[in-house]
This record gives sequence, C-alpha cells and structure tokens, in this order.
Amino acid sequence: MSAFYEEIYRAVRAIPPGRVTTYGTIAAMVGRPMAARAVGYALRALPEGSDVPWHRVINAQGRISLTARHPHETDFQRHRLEREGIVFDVEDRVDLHTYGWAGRLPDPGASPRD
DNA sequence: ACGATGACGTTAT
DNA sequence: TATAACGCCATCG
Repeated sequence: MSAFYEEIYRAVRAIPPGRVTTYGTIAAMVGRPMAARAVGYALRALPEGSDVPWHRVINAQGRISLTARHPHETDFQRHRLEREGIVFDVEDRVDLHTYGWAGRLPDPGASPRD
C-alpha cells in the first residue's frame, strides 16, 4: 500500500455522512489537484469490507462513475447514498451545490458548511 | 524501462 | 445538452 493511497483513504474517511465529494476534490486534498484519475484507481483497490466510505465519491458531473460494465456496482453505490438521504434527479445526478462537500477549508468568519 | 489502462476533469465542438 | 479530444497521474503487465 503506497503512502499515496493512505492519504487518499484518509481524505475519503473525512467526508461526512449524507454528503458527497468528487475525485478531483480528494486529489486536491492530498496535494495532487491533477490526479483525480489516480484517485479512482486507488478506490478501485479497496477491499469489499473496507471502512472507507468510497460511495461518497462521485465525479464532477454529479454522477456515479463506476464503469458501466457492472450495473450492479453502480446500483449498490446509489443505494448506499440514498440510504444517507441523498437524492438523485431524473438524470441520475446528485446536486453538488446541495450535497457537495468541498473538503476541510474552514474560512475564518462564515461556515454553515461542513 | 515503457506503453497501456482507467471509479477523472476541462475544454472545444 | 451530448460527444469527442486532450491532458494528467499512479499502477500494471
């Protein structure tokens, strides 16, 4: 397990329940803004019973990004998110302005966000 | 060492 | 809005 993976898993574990974030955000959190693709690779390597809430990571379009080759997997992720109260629109998209989590960037002053 | 491969993202059609 | 073309990055074979 590379240190890179560990950093990613740590960042993903920080996502609050009922919220989602993007691969790109996770990449930025670990100091590699352009490594969104590698983040997906890292999540793919997670064992099945992992405590890492990988389902809260979706793409920048607000859609589940698991390969369409395994529809069962995408449904599994969607159900886990819905179980946390997240709603998908008719286009199977999540509104990032509502459920999106930008990561720990506490701005001094205002912070109705998590 | 090296080209191929994606749970990606942005920009241009 | 939908697709395609690139760029990017850590791994894999």
